Amino acid sequence: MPKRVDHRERRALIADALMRVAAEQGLEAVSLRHVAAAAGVSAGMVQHYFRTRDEMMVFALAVVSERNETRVRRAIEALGATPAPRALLRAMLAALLPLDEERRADGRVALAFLAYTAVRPAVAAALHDETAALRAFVADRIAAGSPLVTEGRVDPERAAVGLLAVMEGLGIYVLGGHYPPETALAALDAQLDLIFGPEPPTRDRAGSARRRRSA
Amino acid sequence: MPKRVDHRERRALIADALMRVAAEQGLEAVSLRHVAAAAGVSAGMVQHYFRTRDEMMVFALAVVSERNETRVRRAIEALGATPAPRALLRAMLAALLPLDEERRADGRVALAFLAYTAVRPAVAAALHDETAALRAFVADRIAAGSPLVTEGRVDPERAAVGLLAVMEGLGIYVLGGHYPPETALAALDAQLDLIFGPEPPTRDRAGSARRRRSA
DNA sequence: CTCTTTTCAATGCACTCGCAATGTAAAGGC
DNA sequence: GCCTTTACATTGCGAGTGCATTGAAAAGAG
Repeated sequence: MPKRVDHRERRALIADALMRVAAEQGLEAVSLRHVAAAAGVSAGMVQHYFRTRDEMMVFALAVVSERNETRVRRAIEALGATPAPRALLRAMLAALLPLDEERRADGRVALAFLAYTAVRPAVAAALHDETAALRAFVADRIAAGSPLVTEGRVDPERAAVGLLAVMEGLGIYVLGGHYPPETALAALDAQLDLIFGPEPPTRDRAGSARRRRSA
Repeated sequence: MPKRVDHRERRALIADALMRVAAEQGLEAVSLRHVAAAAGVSAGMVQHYFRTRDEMMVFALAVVSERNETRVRRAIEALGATPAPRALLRAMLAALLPLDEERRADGRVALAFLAYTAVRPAVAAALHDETAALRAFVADRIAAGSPLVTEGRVDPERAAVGLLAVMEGLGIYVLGGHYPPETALAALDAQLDLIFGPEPPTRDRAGSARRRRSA
């Protein structure tokens, strides 16, 4: 059955194996043979769908950000139509945090890629637009939803930069095992409190009302 | 002149070369031979002072955190005796941000190590205490210096977690070339504004008064 | 049928890796 | 004087790497 195969499917299969290897043993362990073994295929097949290792890496990087995009979209859709800006941001950022094992694995890969691209600036350029768009979106939601903005006490652009940095930093700490997921979520809520002002007393989530120790 | 050599000095020399290699080509390019070449010595000598590659890595990691410690100490000392909590935190966190080329190089190495330890949990344990101590210190300074804490609008523990996460995240973004140093500093100041309340009008730095575009 | 294209598998090559083993030369200890 | 210890340098081995090459088998196209 050689002729008729779905390239995207094969590449996805291989990328999946790559992610497993990278998550378990680090990016430096990602070799043609290891990935092939993890995928249960021959090394020749991997080479057939990715002519070079770098090509495989770039594809895997795209898979990671695509997965995150999907997570964010689903989290937002789960909120229904026209969610409040704060709730929307919370759902979005929480979706990007490595709070379960699946996202932890992806996060490890993303972290490895971060270090990888820090040395290959050409590959990193694609991420710039992504971050810029994300920041603009966050800034817009902050401007639309925070009363502190109209009071002039919060600058949406800087708050957006800070909020995304908090998310990124919390992700790092959780991945490193410094904080448990609850602490990261609590810190995220605290940050939203700072930006949006104290939560009006709603009866939905625990929010930031109850205090827990954080280490 | 074989007998009398300073081991610490030699190891520092080698670690220095390791840092250069890691900063320029990534941690995966750190091999006995590369490091030896960068240090201008033979591979045998490297092997003499570090019996295994992992031993060399661990030492280099210690060098990185020691450098950061030195930077923080100097930045704080430059503030004179009994600095205000907010100024102290600003100086400390700014010292940890990759704002010049030297710190950028160190930051790249630290980032690579982050990904490295994410796969070797045993090595990461040492970093936990460091982070915990740092967080406790930051929380203490926030509790001592922020009027919002006594008003109950800021929880020092969570604010400390958030503040450190902001620093970490900003560092990542700056390293990735997403933000220029000024934007990172502005975001850091904005975060301090959120935690400590609006700055009383002092005539020292630009602080957060002037607005600039951020991307 | 033949011919071509696609899909995979296997092999080999040149290279790098960590690390052990070995050798050599210099500085004390005696 | 010798002898041990330290401080390197050199070499080599087995393993692993990316990648090019080769080949084979299957499915249309004509």
